[in-house]
Amino acid sequence: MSYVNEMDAPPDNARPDQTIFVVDDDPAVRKSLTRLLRSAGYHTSSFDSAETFLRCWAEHAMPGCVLLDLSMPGLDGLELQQRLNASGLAIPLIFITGHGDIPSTVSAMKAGAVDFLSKPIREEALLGAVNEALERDRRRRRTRAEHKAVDRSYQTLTPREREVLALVVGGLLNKQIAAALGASEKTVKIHRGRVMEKMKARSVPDLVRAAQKLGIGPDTSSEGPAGPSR
Amino acid sequence: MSYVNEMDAPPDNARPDQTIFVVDDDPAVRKSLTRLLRSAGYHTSSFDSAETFLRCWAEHAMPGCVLLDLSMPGLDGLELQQRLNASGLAIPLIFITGHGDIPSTVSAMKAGAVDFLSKPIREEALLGAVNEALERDRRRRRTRAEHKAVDRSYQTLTPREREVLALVVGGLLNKQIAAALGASEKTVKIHRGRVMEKMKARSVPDLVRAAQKLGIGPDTSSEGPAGPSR
DNA sequence: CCGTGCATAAGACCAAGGTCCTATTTCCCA
DNA sequence: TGGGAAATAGGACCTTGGTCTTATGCACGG
Repeated sequence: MSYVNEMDAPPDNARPDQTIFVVDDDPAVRKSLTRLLRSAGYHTSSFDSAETFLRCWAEHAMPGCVLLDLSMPGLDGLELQQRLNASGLAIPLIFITGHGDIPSTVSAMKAGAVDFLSKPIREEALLGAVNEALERDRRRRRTRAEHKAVDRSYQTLTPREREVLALVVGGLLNKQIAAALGASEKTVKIHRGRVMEKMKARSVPDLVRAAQKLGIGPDTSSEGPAGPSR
Repeated sequence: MSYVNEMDAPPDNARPDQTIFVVDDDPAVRKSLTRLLRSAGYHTSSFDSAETFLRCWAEHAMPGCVLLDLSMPGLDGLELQQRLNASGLAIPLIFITGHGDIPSTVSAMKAGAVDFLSKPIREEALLGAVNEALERDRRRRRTRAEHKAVDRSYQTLTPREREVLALVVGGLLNKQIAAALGASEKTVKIHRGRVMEKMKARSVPDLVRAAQKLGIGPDTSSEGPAGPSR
């Protein structure tokens, strides 16, 4: 409670496998940002242009976040952001600018930037933004990994099994599923068993949650206002 | 395809039950905004201060969105936003400013503002922002109504029924639930039946989705890496 | 032409879910 | 102190779910 870590606090933030990418055309700025971040315990990597960064980073999509100068010759900060968003790749961005304007700020924030800092930059504001950006990246990677795992399982399902999956998570009984698909209940049970196995679901609730990650909800066409029997 | 509504396009946007609240201390600004919005078919209501707006609106939390001057005597735009966010009430905000700065912009956008427009205001930018704000409000109200309905049902559950609910959506069998609660399977079945009835769930998947809206997921403590039995 | 994967399905069985009815105990409120 | 909600539970009974085994038809690819 009464002890305070003055500076060189090493732990907590600054996970070993995350990198702060500094993208700025001014070598002096890169140097001072890098020094500040390193002394706070972060691993950094700098680039003198958005193009260079994009080329190097896009191959591996390394974990971390980007400190990005708004205005640079060539690809500028906002354009880089657009490209990243369009390409499906994603990494949290923190904008830095000497003389930014409000429309740019709004555009950057709407497009998901973590923060937008004007020079001169307050050290604590920068470190706070970096912390949040790294946290966002961790969360995004975690949920994305979960989704991918589920999707890989889903890809192993046959077309029929996918139909059965959709109807099971829609809450239909085996006999109703059989009727809907024009098959016998026995067949449905077999498909259902394989769905559970392939989706690695140990229970129907498990399966429902997996399906939700794939965007498979209750069949919207069967959501009539009058409840279908019991 | 070849016809274009020139102006007075009445429909589509401008739903009858949504109001644009104009909050600005300058009567001339209120008047010109109101005129513009009315001619675009929106229903408007104006206030000369954030306090007045807050008092009038908070009672009914009427649907719509707010056009808000950033700097006003008394409660300013950002402070109003903080209060709204803190109070749980919520309505989409569009900031308008004559001479805003970047920190204010960032703060407003981080806190969820729809847009942040600088004067002179382009008509199409304003109408675009209003449209998005109204759309957000509709979505928010819809999902919130769903959550509330589920929560009302949940409130009618007895403590024991809530425990059973949590374990059912966790995927446990009745006998496992019985063991976990130190009760007999018969008892669990009765609670379970009442849970389904009270939660208006017609199937286990229904119940799982309802529980998710309440933040009840699979029991995190039973998520060991080694799969429990089968 | 044969193997493989997919969809189909019957018989046999057992486990699990769900519903009635009945009944007891506890605890709180009027 | 009587009534009612909550939790408990047994018996009886039926419906579903799930698995195993066996078997058929079809289509694609080597």
